[in-house]
Amino acid sequence: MPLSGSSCMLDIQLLRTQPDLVSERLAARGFQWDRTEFQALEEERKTVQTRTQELQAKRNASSKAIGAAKGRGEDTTDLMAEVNQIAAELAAGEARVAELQDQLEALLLNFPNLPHASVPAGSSDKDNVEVRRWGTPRVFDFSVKDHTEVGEALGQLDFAAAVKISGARFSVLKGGLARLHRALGQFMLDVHTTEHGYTEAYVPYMVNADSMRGTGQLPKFEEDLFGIPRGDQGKFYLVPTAEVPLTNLVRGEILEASALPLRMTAHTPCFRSEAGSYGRDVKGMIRQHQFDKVELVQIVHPEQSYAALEALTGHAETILQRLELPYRVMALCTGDLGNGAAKTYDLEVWVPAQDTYREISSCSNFEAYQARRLQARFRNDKGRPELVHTLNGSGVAVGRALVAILENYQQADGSLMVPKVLQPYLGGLQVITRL
RNA sequence: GGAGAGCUGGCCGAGUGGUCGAAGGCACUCCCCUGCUAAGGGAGCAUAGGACCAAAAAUUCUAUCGAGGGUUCGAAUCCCUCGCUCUCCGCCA
Repeated sequence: MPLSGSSCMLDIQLLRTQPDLVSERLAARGFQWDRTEFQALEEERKTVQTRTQELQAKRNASSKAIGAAKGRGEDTTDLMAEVNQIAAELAAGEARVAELQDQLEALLLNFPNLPHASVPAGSSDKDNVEVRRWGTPRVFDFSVKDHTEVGEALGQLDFAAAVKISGARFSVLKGGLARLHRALGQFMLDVHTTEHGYTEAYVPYMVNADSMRGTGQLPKFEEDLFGIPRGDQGKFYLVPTAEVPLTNLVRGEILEASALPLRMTAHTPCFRSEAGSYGRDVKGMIRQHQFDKVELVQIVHPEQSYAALEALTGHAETILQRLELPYRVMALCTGDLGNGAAKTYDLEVWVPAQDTYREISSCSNFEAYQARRLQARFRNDKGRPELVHTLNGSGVAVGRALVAILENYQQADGSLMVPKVLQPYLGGLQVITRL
């Protein structure tokens, strides 16, 4: 079997022809690759594959000759003997090629994407660069409560009940807050579909392993996912983000250039095991096993992807602006970039009780990283299939938006103001009071 | 859950061991003819990987007929496992 492009997240031609460039860009995000091993594998692959293909050609020709001879009623003993002579070497060669390709694949599958040239250099989130800031944090004339206190005081946010039903990192919303939570998702979808040109989609919340591989969650991040065994049929995975089902819509497709860009959005629950986050955000709704999110996905022409990233980030910002929530836009540095991202902007919303900004959206351009795994292509000017670029971003995380509202819209008497844009979704309700 | 039938190129569809990467048709592209809105003729038209090349094109080799494995000198065709689709029955939001 040939080494398909999908087995590698980077263009293998690039690794062959410009290893120095690849090393340099990977080093920028703190990733070292084993060039010696790669080159050794490549060298052997080349000789063995070439030889094996020669043998295959020979076998095919002989087999054809046997067929023709039999058709004429001639004796084929000599021809058969000829083929049998190369049989052993051929079988060994085919096995070795498969083995080498598996090894190459294993080596390459965990490569992160190459960061775009415009990504600031750095090693951790401390080196992220603030791009812009919107809104002014409200000045409170009373001592601010954090979102858990506000919600619990309203009698509409119940962590104890969630622990009883499920366990830690879940929450139960009731009454006005549950309705506000629902309103947030509706509002976001409405804005994106009517103003930003996204097509709303309803998608599965459980997906197969191929889909998780396609967008890059597998094989490297299995421990972050919830898997559901299904007998001998492998397993389902609960989606950690609607990015997975939405982006996988184009897996294996060759799109007409005129179909681009594709803009899709979906409101789904997201499930994350949060392995390795022990002790972080243990209290409250910031980090949950289950949360809602409205996701934005774009499938675009490669030349358009950076313009699309700016636009998509703007679409997410619109939500925070309409909700009148102060935020800032951060350009992630090379060291803080997600595995598949070439460039990412995080939106961080103001959280008064923590006196800081917290991530509420992450907007990324994956360039061809996901497209290569997905084999998602379009027909270019020359009529040739070419990989698309994929982008996605939260537009925005519903749970964290609720956190931000609980804190930014709290009042001294313990009630909660309803953001103006959401009031129509709550039948005109302006204030949520104790249940 | 039970019984049965299927899965072939963008689409339809032929093909039950050999010269089949795949007839024929539709769609599409180019050319010719025709001048009246439709028809005729010709050619082309899958994807991926390798070799060659500075690169591209061309050429050439290999792989791919739901997926994976097996039998065979040779598999779309035979065998096994799995997935999916359809029909009937049962169940059900």
